[in-house]
Amino acid sequence: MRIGELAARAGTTTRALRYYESRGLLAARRDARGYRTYGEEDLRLLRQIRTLQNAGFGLEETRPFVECLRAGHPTGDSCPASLEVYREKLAELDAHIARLSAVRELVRERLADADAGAAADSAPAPPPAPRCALWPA
Amino acid sequence: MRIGELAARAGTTTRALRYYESRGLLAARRDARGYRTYGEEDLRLLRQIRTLQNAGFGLEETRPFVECLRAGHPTGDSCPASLEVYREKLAELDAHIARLSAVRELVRERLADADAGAAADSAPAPPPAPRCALWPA
DNA sequence: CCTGGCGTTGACCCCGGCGTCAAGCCGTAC
DNA sequence: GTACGGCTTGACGCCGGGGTCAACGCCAGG
Repeated sequence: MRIGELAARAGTTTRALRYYESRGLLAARRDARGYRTYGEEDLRLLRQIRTLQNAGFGLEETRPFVECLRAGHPTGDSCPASLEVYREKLAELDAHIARLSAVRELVRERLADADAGAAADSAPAPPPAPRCALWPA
Repeated sequence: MRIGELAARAGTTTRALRYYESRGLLAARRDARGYRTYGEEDLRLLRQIRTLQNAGFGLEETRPFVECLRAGHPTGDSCPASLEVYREKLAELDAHIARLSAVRELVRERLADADAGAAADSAPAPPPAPRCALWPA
């Protein structure tokens, strides 16, 4: 299988594959003409990469999963290093979600205040005004 | 007040201020030497920008708030355009949070599966294996 | 023979929000 | 004088994950 076919079967592009190779993920063999050649196993590795990428993992974070598969394990997350990435990602997601949720709540409050102020037109004074650290103005 | 002082008082850098000016936010007057000169009002505008930036708004999204303040309104979000940005941001945050939460749940499941598989060593078969669209592998 | 389709490498472009020089001007303190 | 700190403009770097040329090689079909 050559690069175009692999890319098509994984739903990605040849450019991405060459990029992965340049980063040291997904090495390719070469045929007599210098063309990259891949096997079915490479499709598995590539699918693992794409799956994690779609889930928001960075390329470097997919490396343990790919190496795990190359080591012959049934799934990319059968190895301790992959599970460690999971744990880090989980913490990262929690922090990220918490932060976004806090912002979301603030925006929602500001919107609600504005709507209330527009309704009760004569008393548009901002009632409690609990400007927190994230929202000092 | 010159650029260095304003930057210090707003907790940012001169580089950022020049950048904002190049983007058409926060214009500055010039003194005889060509130095940028700012007033207290500019500090308010700048604080509004920084607050929104800290909350994850893009620079362009802060523009309605800044213009609202410059128009003499008591707060940056006293104008319809600002409220519209709030609404868009709210939807954006909801979508973003939902996506992150879905990923978080998947990662958590995979971790739990791995831990369970490590505990019950003789039966490490992935029980239900509900590989969803986001997580095909 | 020529065209078309695949492959190759190398190099620059994109996005946002600045950081980090470089070279030069201005005023002040020593 | 000269050294220093603050200001000016301009230009390039960075981060990730590739997109999009350019210029070329290789092979098959009509």
